[in-house]
Order: sequence, then structure tokens, then C-alpha cells
Amino acid sequence: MSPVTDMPEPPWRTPRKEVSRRSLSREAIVEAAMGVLRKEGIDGVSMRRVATELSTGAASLYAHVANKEELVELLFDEVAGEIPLPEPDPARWREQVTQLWLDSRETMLRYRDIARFCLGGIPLGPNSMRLAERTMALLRLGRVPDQAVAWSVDVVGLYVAASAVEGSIDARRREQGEDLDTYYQQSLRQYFSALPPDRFPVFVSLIPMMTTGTDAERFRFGLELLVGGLAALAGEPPTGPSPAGP
Amino acid sequence: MSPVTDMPEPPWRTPRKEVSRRSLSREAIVEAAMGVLRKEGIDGVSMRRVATELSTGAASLYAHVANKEELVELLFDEVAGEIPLPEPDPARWREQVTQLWLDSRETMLRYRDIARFCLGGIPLGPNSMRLAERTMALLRLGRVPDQAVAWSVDVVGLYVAASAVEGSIDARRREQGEDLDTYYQQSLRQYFSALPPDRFPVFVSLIPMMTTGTDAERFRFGLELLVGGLAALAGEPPTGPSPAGP
DNA sequence: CCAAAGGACGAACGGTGTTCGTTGACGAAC
DNA sequence: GTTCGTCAACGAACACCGTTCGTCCTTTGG
Repeated sequence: MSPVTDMPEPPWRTPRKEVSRRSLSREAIVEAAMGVLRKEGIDGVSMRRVATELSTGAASLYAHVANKEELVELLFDEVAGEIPLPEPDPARWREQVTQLWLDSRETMLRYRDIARFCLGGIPLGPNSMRLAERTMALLRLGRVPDQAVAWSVDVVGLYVAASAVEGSIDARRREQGEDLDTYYQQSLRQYFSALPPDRFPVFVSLIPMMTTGTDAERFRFGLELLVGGLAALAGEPPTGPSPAGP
Repeated sequence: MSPVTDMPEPPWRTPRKEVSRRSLSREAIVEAAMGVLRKEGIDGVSMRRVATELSTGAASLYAHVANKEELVELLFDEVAGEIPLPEPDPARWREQVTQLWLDSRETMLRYRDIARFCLGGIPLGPNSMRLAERTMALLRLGRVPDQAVAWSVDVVGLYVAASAVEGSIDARRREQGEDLDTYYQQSLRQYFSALPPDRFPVFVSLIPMMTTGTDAERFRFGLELLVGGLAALAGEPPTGPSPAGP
């Protein structure tokens, strides 16, 4: 069409080599998708969008990836690979497992709302399995009963993922404009304040404490509830005044 | 087009009354959407699908509902209204709050994957607020510290919703064919068994316990971890051998 | 009785995941 | 060296999705 593209190939260039046609690969697709995920979140990762990133069409991806679900699985496992794993130390198992779960949430959060995948199917990729193995090893080192170990990895995984999803929503709001975040918080507080105190006495009286603390602090509160329960199952004495004391 | 529809109205019928045009309403839309939700899950609830159920077009819904998000909010609150609320009894607060959260999960599960909404924005409808109020009242009755009460409703809500989402996936598989469910379980067990035991020693050794128990049992395990933690914060003595003992 | 108001609705816009049929380049066999 | 089969690349299309626009037509207020 345009004169530029209508120009014949100059003779000193081999006419049809370019960048070697067979350039697409599973790794390239995952890498491109990770870039989109990082920039725009999981909703930005569409087959067309990823294909565009590789300057091709969506149909081309299906030669390397079964469908979008499989692509997301690959993405999640890539993220799971970035979670730092501790070297198990029996004396510090409780601290280590807590830190591991904190790191899990934080790593997921670095990739926006990728955690939504966890809640739609158990992660089974190699990195996810490594994570599960290490988690179970830590709990067993802490003398947590076997049945509790087996269930905890699922139960706590659910909680971590759910918290990461909630955190990603707040993070999105925060980055889309600092004002929008405070506006939202204010309108929420306003809605709460407008509740009829006779029908919601407890709720209204606790409004100040509901908007207290960051997502990360609330997450840690729940996490320590869970880990504390596991420690109790392991026969450890309860910690002193315990978390979230006033 | 067809001869049938081309027929003129018979004279003994008032020509343009039919069923009284103004028939759409917010309630009718929510009711229709609830029907679709019950039958096909939240993914089945599209504006077009709900409109078709009311034998109209999608555009007609927007006069009564701002957008799909608002419709889903209304749906969730409808579901929240079906959760049975206990009459608070100080002596049995722990049992009551446990039962309340068990009922929450079960009620959500009756409406497929509606719980996915919880993880995309805090429910603020009247029934959701009633639920939150009652939950906080129970915890306070149990002498749980105020800050813990305020955070628990969020933290445990996250866990309940996440577990309901996971449960809905299993439920879908179960109803789409009993065979498919057992096939999935078997192939999962097979995948686990094929893991190299030298790299996944703990995981492999615990495979039998990982596939043990129903979703509801696993949920209860985590729930009792959380409630136990809250009871400890309230200064109550720990329960005997505690949940999930072998 | 007429005019303003607003619900109903068909059509369209720009997106989505996925499939189909064709093209064209490569490696192997002859 | 030529032919042939295989398979990645790809454009087009299908069936959806949420939402908006403009128009019709009924209902209501004056």
C-alpha cells in the first residue's frame, strides 16, 4: 500500500530471512504475558493482547499453549518461582513458616491480581509444588500432626490467595490515583457513619477500628491466628499477649 | 414474516394491552438473575442471558440497574439474606460463631460460585451488613478484643469466601458427572504418586492424607484454627486435643 | 388534549476465547 | 537435487460478552 512497504527488497539483503520465521515459543509467550501481567494485571492478559506484544495474531499462540487457562497456569508458576524459600531450621519453624506465607502474599501482589488464579484450581506447576513441599517440611519439623500438615497447605493457601486478591484491588486503586484511594476510604467511612446505630450498635461502635491498619497488617493478624493454632496442635505453649492486642 | 405473526389481532382482544408493558422492575430482574445463578452459576449470569429470561433485550435492564457489578451486588446480598442468624447466647458464643460461618459457606455454595464476588469488593448491602453486625456482636459477647473483632469479620470473611469458591468448583465437577469427579481425583493422585520422592519427600509421604476428607471437613479444620485463635485472644483455655487429631 | 418524561428496545461498538482452513517454510526421504 | 509431508503461522470467522446510542411509544402531569 504505502510506498515504503511497496519498495522491493534491496539486493544485498537475503530477501526472505528477516528474523528467522520460527520465532514463537512457549517461553517467549510466557515472557510476553508476564510483561503484560506486570503492567496491566490479569485482565490485561488476553490472547490477542499477548499476541500483539509478539506482533502476531492470537491464533498463533495455540500451537504452543493449549488455551488461556494453561497460559495462566504457566504464569502463576513463574510467579511462584519468585517466592523465596527458607532453609528449614527446626528451632525457628514458626517464624519461618510465617515469613514464607508473608512472602507468598507479597510476591503475588507484585504481579497484580494473579492470585485470582489460585482460587480457580489448585496450582500444580513445578514451582508451586516446590513451595508446597517446603511448607509441609517446615510444619512437620514443627511437630504439627500429619493430617494438619496436609490440610494446612490447602487451607492457608486459600487464605493467602484471598488476601492477595483483596490487596491487589486496593493496590490498583492506590496507583490509579492517590486521591481516589482516600476518596474511597472517606466515602466508605461516611457510609458506615450513616448507619442507624440502633440496628447496627456493635458495627457502628467499632468503625474506628475497622479502617485501622493496612491490608498487610490485617493479613498478618489472620495469619498469626492460623499459625498460632498450628503451634497449639504441635503442643507448643501459646505466645504471650498474642497478636492485635490493643 | 411467518403467517402466524402476520395475522392481525382478533377483534375481541384489546389490541395493544398484552401483559401491560411496564413489567420490568429491579425485583423482577434480580429474581430472574437468581434463577440463572442457581442453574448455571455466576458465569451464566450475563446481561443478555438475564434479559432473555425476561423475554427482552439487554439494554432494557440498564434502566433499573446501573451495570452488571451492581446486579451482582444485589444478587450477593439476596444470598446473604438466606444465611440463618443465631440469637446470641453468651455461654455458647464460640459454637454459635462457628456455626454461623459454616452456614455462610453452605448458603453461598447453594448458589454456585457467587462467593467469587466477595473477593472483588467488600459486600455492603443491607443483608451483608446485618450479617457483619451479628458476627461482631457474637465475638464481642465472647470478650474477643475490639481490634480483633473488627479485623476478624474481614479476615474470616475472606477465608469463608475463598473456601466457598473452591467448594463450588468441586461441586460443579461433581454434578457434571460422578465419574468425572472420581476421574479427576484419580488422575490427581496419580500425578502426586509420580512425583520424584527424593525431591518431594514430605509431600509424597503425606499423599494419603491430602486426599482425605471432604471440602467441608477441610474448611472446618481451618475455621476451628481461626476460632480457636480468637478464643485464645478472649482469654479462654484451649480446647482439649483440638481439631484434626489423628 | 397536548406535551414532557422516561421505560423499552434494536442496533451497534469494541472487546473476549477459540476454531477452521489455508499458506508457506523446513527437514527428511528418495 | 528434487519432491513431499508435516506443522507452525496466520487471517477470518463464530459466538459470546458489557455497554451506549438513538428512537419509539406509553404513561403521566398540567
